[in-house]
Amino acid sequence: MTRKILVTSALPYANGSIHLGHLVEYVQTDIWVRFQKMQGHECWYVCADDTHGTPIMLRAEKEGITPEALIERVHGEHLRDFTGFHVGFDNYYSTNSDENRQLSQGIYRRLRNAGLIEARTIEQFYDPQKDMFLPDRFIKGECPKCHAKDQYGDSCEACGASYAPTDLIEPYSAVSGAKPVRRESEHYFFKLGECEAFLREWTRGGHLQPEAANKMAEWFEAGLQSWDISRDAPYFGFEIPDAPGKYFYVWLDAPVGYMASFGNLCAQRGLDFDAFWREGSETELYHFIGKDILYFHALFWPAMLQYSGYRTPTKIFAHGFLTVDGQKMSKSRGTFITAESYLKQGLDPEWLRYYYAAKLNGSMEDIDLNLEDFVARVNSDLVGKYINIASRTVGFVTKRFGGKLCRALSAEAQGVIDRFGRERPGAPAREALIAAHYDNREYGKALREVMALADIANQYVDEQKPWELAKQEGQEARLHEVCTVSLNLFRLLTLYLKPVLPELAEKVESFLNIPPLKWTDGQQLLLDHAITPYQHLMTRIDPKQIDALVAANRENLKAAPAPEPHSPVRHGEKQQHSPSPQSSPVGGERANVGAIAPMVSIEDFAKIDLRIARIVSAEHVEGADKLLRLTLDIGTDTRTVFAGIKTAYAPELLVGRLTVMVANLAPRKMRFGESRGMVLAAGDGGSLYLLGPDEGARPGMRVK
RNA sequence: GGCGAAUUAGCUCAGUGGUUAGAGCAGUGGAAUCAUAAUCCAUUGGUCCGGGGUUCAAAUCCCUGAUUCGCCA
Repeated sequence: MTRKILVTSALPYANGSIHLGHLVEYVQTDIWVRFQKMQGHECWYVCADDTHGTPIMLRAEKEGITPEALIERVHGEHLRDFTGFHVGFDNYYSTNSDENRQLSQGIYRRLRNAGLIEARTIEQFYDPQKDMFLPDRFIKGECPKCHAKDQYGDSCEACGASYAPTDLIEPYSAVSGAKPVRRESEHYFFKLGECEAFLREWTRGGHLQPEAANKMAEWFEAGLQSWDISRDAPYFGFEIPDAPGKYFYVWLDAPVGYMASFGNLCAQRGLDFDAFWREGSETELYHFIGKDILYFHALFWPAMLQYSGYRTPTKIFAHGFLTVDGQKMSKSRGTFITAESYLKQGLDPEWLRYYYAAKLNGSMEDIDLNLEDFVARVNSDLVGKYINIASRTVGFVTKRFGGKLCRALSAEAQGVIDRFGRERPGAPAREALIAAHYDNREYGKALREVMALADIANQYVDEQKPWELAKQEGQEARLHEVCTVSLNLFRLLTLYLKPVLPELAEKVESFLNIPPLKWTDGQQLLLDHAITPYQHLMTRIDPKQIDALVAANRENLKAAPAPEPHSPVRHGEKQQHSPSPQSSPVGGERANVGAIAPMVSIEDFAKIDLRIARIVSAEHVEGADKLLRLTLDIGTDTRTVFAGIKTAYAPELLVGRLTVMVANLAPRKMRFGESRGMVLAAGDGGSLYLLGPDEGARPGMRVK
């Protein structure tokens, strides 16, 4: 039976580049979609740029262009990157579209008519200089708990405390630097609590992975609060009907963008939109998302759909985050790798697709891109095992048999092919297993099976020794048959790998001179058929290419003009239960860097006396988790300073090195003694890097 | 602080009560020479994070501790 399936990936925010973390999701989805299409199902894959919100508005303003111009440019960049990685959207649209406006406003009206919208006056910080309300992430100040300076309005990166922006000491606007004032405003809320009975049932209805359903249970326990869906002008987005000056919060219209993108596709292709979206639709709807946005997709989104008379998703597929070499992607380590730089360095996108697929499963677990393993695995599996099967036999076919395969096979040779993927005594046939694994998003297991088959194919060639047959008189027919079998096995492997390696499969199809492979083609053999001359199908990864890629992305940091003033975290606005910036797999790069502090004059800066210091001694402090006791020589003076760098540096590695210290910082009494100054280190809340001068600097020199 | 997840070979990972814990890669020894894209055969390698318990039987279940990572407050 032909299924009708609509698939989406999460909409990337139009404020930032696509990087390897994003690609996990798009590659995962694309593989699934390609597999379903190969099965002969009607399957549509839509996505769009998520374009609204304060960060977009402010960034456009900073660049001196309109938000529309910004999102158009980014849309082009995003689509270019996805296409480069063979992500085959049927439509890649924008949330800033007429379709989306109409759908969003329509859904809102229906929710309002159902009594699920309430208006309430809330008090928020307002930037009197910019004349705008400030999202939490755009307010900074001193942490009320640990008194760290310049913390965001939602949580402290130094001590981890979370609080309301109104709790900040001496708050200031990250946009203008002005002191924000409190101001009242009427906001519109979606009464999520009234949907609880439906949501409890829905989340237990098999629409979520078990881990995700457990997470939901936790959130239910915490209680469902009304969801603030409005923002005040100025805001780049859609106006709320009958509410002048009020706009939909970007997360309201973002998922509606799935519908809008599909609606736009329907117009292009003459598809029936309602057949896919009306209540009770028999078609299937799947959303691939990162685990960070589960809340939006498993609570808000089904509730919005249910109470506005649309169908709800069949399943939500959440995946984990990407780490590189076991750690969060990091600009300083060069592991924050953009899609663009990967392609520009000339790396093959299918290497990455294969590696991701080899690591992916149906769960929410994080996956690790281990760069050394990446090289070893791709080279061994794809080039050494798979491609090798074609290259080691095709020469005989072209040289000895005019590029033609046998007319027919002996029963024995036929049996080799039958046992390959389709029959296995006492065990499920591998072809069916592979298909089931793809369907369950167990790509790692699928590829394990495929590689077991590649091993079998290489063993077959080894046993048959075509190079010996080629030297023997009267063995032409056997040689021809062995090569025909080998190339048929290669063709089957290509079929099984095609969802992961679409471009390579295309090259093989052209080499074998056959129409595009469908899953059912596994039932047929390729006989009495002329193939085209063989060309390189895939090269090995040279580890130097990886080194260059990492170096290039590390250099990007230095070359980057000004640091991003606005967090590229999804929408940069704190929403209840939304992820902390550090945990976001998408756009997490500079999440901890934050906005630039307000301007200071040169006079202000000159008040800080920075000196080169030599670390004379460094030792652990008994009873302190993070502190080291440093003795610093600053030429004229010796200071004892307690520095919170224990997690990053072993004391013995510090002794003797030069660094920079604040020499005129007011002394501070601590439990362990008095600290007279501080050393300077760069950090993002996680890792930590002590500053050091270039060669030639001596203790006591002033830094300015 | 509360809740949850993870921890298995040098690396990446399978393995949810049942022979002596597995695979791929890496390593080692051999074979082969079709593959400027290398394979094939054999083989080394494990305190299944530590400790305790349940059971005829535990990587697997329970308790406890450590580390890492999330979510929440």
